[in-house]
Amino acid sequence: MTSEETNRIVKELYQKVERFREAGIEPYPNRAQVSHLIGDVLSAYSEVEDEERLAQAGEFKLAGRIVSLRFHGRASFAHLRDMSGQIQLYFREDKVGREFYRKILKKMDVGDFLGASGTLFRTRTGELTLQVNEAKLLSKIVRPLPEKWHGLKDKELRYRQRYLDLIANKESRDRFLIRAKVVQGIRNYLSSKGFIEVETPTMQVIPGGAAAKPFVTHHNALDLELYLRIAPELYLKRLVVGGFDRVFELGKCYRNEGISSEHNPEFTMVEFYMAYADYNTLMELSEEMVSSLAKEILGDSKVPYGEYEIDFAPPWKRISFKDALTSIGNAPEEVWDSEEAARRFAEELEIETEHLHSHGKVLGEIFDELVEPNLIQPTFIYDYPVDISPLAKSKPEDPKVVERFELFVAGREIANAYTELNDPKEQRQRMLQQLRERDLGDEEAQRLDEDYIRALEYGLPPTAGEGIGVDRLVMLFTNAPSIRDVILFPTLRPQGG
RNA sequence: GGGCCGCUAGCUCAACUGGCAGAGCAACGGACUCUUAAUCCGUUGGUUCCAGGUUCGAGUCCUGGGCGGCUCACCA
Repeated sequence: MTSEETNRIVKELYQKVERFREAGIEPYPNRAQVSHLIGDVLSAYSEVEDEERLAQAGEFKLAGRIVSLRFHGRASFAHLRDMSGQIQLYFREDKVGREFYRKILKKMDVGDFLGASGTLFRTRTGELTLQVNEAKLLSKIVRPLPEKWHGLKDKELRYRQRYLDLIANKESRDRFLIRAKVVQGIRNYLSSKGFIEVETPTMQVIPGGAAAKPFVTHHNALDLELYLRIAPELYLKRLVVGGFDRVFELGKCYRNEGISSEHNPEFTMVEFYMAYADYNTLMELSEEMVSSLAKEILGDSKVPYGEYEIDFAPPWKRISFKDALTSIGNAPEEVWDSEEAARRFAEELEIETEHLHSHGKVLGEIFDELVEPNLIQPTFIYDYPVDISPLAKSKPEDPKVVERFELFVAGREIANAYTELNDPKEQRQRMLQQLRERDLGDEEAQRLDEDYIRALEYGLPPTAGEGIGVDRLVMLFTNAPSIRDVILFPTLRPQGG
């Protein structure tokens, strides 16, 4: 829908703009005067009943969008909304002047932006209201907003025109406000623990740090294929080599894979690396960070999610990958020791195993099928098979297993962490093994990154690192059924305009 | 990629078995000085997602396509 093919209502509103101009009223002035945020006024005076005190509080200059408008002859009510809240406005023709009342206010529409200055009082029903003395049109809407009572329900429109969703649907506004608090809370928490925030390339020559298909792009001047990062991991560990013992990066990653209610091609991850720590430290850190975020932001460690109530209060359940397979997945014990038994069992579950080129991968599939959906309350699954964890450090007592955990909540992976593999020789062998799997057709196998191995040769201290899917965490905090509900502009096919 | 469902006015939704495309809100004109889904009177508004087909007649049935949702597959 471009402005060329506008409908009748839009045309009428454009004409209204012209009539304002003809009357010498600028519908899009350059400046507004604001003395207070609406939310601040509400919190300061919502408890004050004394009319005299309200009147003596003085003049408030507020600005925002008109979200409702009720004319009653020579008096009118409206609600004005800014980011912090909304407040009722009361206009009287004898207060704001006949000129403004007749020529401007009466011609205004729900959705217009208005600057209003006046004093506080309470209406007969007790609502804190601004008695307007003076007002100014700040921006004229020329396209009607979604219906006031039912809001905007069409999911496609809500995603494509998120601004309308935000105007019309409070749940959506609240969700993204919570998202902002979660992001800020993560930054604050990690900073308070001595982590520094860094930025590493999102365009990489060798994409690494995860098993995923990358997006490809091209740099003209260098005539170079570049990949959008699938994870910042390998760069962050280079920084630990460089002496930044505690680093984190919070930002977008890109994976060229399917879209679903829990996958968006670009998504937000926070990764952090902590020298002289191991994966046990990070389990505690995760518990503390997420539970304190829930308490600070939502006021409770228990949060509703769909049909469940998730309790983030630590300690969280911990169970080894191997034990989870047998006790939660009811897989026979022999699958752990025998690749053949694992394949047989997987076939029974109708899992195709032909493309799975290692024992660990088969176990991973069995895990995804039988265990993951049952992990509702926060649960750490720890000690993963080495062949699906090419960047994690082996357990000294069992080289088939690495010191790695994943956090699951509501049947979904939220975080992935491990004690980092810092032996350069072993890392090279692991990457070479990944290359062989790539040759066998696994497009998501890791690539050999010689520069990364060289960095390890300069010495990576014992280090633990973790990545948390921020979008999925926000889904849990906001009871959102789809990742699209917590991403402002989710990836969609283009259509219409 | 498969299956199922959806797409009708700016928005939210109706329209029986194929028979004049409708309501509320919004918009436009008017009344109204404490309303809050304000109220009252009047008016206007349609490429029924697109392209074909069947039919005297298609929003409705058929074929193809588009976009979206859910789900399965894929995705450590």
